[in-house]
Amino acid sequence: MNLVFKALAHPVRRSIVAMLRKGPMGSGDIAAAFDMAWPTVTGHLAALKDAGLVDAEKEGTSVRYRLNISAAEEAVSFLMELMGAGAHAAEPKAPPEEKQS
Amino acid sequence: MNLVFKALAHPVRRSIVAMLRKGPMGSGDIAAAFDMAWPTVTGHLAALKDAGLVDAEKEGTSVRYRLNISAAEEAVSFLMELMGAGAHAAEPKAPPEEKQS
DNA sequence: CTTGTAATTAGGTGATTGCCTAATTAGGAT
DNA sequence: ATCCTAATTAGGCAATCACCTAATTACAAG
Repeated sequence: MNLVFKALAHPVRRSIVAMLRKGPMGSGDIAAAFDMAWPTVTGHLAALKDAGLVDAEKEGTSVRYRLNISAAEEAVSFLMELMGAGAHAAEPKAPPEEKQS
Repeated sequence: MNLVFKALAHPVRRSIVAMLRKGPMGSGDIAAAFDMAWPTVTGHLAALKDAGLVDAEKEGTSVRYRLNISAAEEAVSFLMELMGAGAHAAEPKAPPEEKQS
């Protein structure tokens, strides 16, 4: 979960994730969408892959990245429980689990 | 949203937020819950306040911190839209679920 | 084998983070 | 005023981050 939040704490990486929402993309196409050097984008993709938010698949000479939402589930649960805490002032629910992603 | 994800990208800050889920707490009680110097915790609280996730309210000589979930709503929306993109992503084991009640 | 293209790794730099101790501010009590 | 406690700010240090350019790997085609 740590790596997931960390990965999403950067606008470029959130943007990449949003792009992949519409379907898988090659590394080059992703890099071309940003006004920064390709290796920088590669770094962002590596961060997303580390977090488990994307999977990379080699396809000939290019690499196809696709979204993997399952890594985000823990993060969603965390936030949903937060929201639940707003509805009721004090609710003894499941204890907060601290797991590393 | 940036600051929210950034703030939640640290286990101590997530833990603080989880603690505040049960109700407001004083700075000292929060600091006492961690095995680190008080000023370090103050820094984490400042990060959470910057993100809008907590509000601080002076109460005599102490300071009471309280959860503010509204700052997390954008982050939740972002993640929920991600989950909605499951149809285009790698096929997870579970079928794509819509927003649950 | 040579060349071209796709993508990553290597390496460097300035900014930021996370932690600490020491100093400071703010109130309440003596 | 003086002192004590609560909390923050100041300042320093090692580690990480985000970005760049240059070098390298991987693969496909001529």
